[in-house]
Amino acid sequence: MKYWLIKSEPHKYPIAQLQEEGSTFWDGVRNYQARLNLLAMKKGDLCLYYHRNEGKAIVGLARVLREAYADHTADPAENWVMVDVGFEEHFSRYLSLAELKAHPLLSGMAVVKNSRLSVCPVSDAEFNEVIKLTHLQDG
DNA sequence: GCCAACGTTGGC
DNA sequence: GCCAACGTTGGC
Repeated sequence: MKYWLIKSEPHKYPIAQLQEEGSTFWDGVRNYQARLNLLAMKKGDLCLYYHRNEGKAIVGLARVLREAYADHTADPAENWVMVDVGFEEHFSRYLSLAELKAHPLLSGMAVVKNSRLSVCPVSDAEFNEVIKLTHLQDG
């Protein structure tokens, strides 16, 4: 089981929409590093869900339902791929990019270091810390 | 709206 | 195959 982080434009496909629809295909990746990450995803892997631009926070959790297959929205001559992901959780507490940057365990995350990579690997330690921080109780 | 960082392109 | 120039992206 591996962990990932997938980025979405909140005005294009927010976590709330995934929550409503239950699952979706993750298309539109046109970057070779991100493509390699998509190809490495296994069914059942968990993906942190990140809102970029106006969101800039980790907002939830998704799970890989179907491993990489041809992205039908791409030029067929180019072998771009997509995966299917299903909704798992919409965090009640978001973890902002600023918080990631300020956290000693999380400031080295690929999402922080390479803001333009839309599909990032996440280490076990990073994942566990994110889950811990997004599930802290008030008080 | 600006700009730094990154990826891609094209000339050599 | 290198690298400068350019375009795009995303955070601020």
